[in-house]
Amino acid sequence: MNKTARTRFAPSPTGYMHIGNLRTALYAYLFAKAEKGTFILRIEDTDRARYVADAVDFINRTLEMAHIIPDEGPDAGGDYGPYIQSQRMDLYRKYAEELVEKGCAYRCFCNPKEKEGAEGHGGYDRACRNLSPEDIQKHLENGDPYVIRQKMPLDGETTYFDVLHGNITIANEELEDQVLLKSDGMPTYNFANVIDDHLMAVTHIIRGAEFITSTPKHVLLYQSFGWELPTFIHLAPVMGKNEDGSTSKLSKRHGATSFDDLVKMGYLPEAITNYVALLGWNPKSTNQEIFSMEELIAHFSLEGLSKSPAVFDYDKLGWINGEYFKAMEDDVFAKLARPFAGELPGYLEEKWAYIAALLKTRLTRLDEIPGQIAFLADMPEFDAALYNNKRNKVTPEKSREILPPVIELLEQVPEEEWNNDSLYARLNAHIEETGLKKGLAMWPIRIAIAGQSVTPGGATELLYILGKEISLERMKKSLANLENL
RNA sequence: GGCGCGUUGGUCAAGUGGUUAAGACACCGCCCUUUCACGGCGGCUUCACGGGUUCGAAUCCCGUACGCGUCACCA
Repeated sequence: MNKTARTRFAPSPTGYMHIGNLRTALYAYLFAKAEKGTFILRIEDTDRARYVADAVDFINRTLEMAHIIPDEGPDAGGDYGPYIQSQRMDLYRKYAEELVEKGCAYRCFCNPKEKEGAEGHGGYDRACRNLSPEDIQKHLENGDPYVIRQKMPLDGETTYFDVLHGNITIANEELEDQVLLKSDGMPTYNFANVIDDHLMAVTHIIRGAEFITSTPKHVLLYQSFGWELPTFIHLAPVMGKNEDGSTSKLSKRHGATSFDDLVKMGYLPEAITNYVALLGWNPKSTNQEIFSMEELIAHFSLEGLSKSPAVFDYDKLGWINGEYFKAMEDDVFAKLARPFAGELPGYLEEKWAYIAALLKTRLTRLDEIPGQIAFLADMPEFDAALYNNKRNKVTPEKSREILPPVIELLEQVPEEEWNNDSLYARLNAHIEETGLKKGLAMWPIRIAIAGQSVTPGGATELLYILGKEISLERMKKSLANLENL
């Protein structure tokens, strides 16, 4: 008896995919797929003032990147189209007229948009409910603009069931006679939504919690038409953390909040999707946190959805992103990371694969790369205090003793043997000969050629990357600085 | 303000009347180690508050507080 699930994602084309919207799309998609059902993309472009050119393309591209692929939609096609609301105008008018016929809605002339200045919420009274046919006819003949309003019951209450929140009841007197059809002929969200969800046979409406209190209006509409109610699931919002520790709905001031922004910062689309899935949902049966899309689908169920708001945590996203990096093959990662490194001098370009392998386990996102490798191209000025290291008992003085023989040794190394293994072996032999501790010898070398305390890779790895000439040049200069202290 | 929804550690969260209240991120410490990182081990901090119901409550009920949402010809 169960119908196959049909869910939809219904964004308005703003040219911006907020992470909260992406999550809504994800859940609708995961649920549909988990139920072997259908996921629909519908564009809600009924607000002409807010329309952004190319926004539909943008939405398609974003969903594709996130691997949230509509089964039906403007591009995918389907039997319930068109999937763009502005192309469904006739439908809305027809159904609005039908409601007027039924006495469930009425033409309202008292607050047409052209007449700004009407005070209060809507600036209408319910007088137009009782306009005589003659009055209406006169207005129409005059060409007076009007809207069609839903005729709300004046008493009683409306209850609907939400999967997450249970029964939700609102007194009907709380409900305004909301506009169904605007004076420009466009439907409002609250109307088009109901029409389309019904016509497109949507079974589960998964959307943000901001619609909880307007859903009774939708329910009344369904009832007026005599249509079967879909199942409602209202998702808790995604919050951002404010500087003072409080939280509020995730917005620009919290940093990057669109899928696009995050990708630009070097978070992998897969990692973003993975993280976002966990933000307000958890798989009951496992503690696993790294999921492919297939695994998400396999584990997804409505029971795992959380009804309380979740705070977006960049740290956790970064961790998940790092896990994805670590799981990648070195060469794949190197290729992916390269654009983030910017222009590189030839000797670094040649060794990019090697550098990338070192970076792979140290990153939270790709745009950290320039900061991590800047010292390779340009030796930073640095303070001799960097030579201090407690664990290895290194000091600037000690370094001044250690460096000269090491420089001498390195100068003997033939160019063709200037690689990590060979350098490590040679230095190790020297260390054993002189009875130094490994850490004690390696530390000053690394500092002398890097000029900073934390580097991707140890001493010999950096020697290899920089090459013989630059390494020795840097070491000599650093040693000279030490001697001039 | 009316109405609605929510409240387990700094964050994500498991938990549905009896648990030492899982796990993860972050943070701290230790180990490993040519730095950092990776990896391993350990620690820290929680049931918003007040009343009930019950032998027993994070779990059920009622208040309070706080947060969020909504009250558009925006979605």
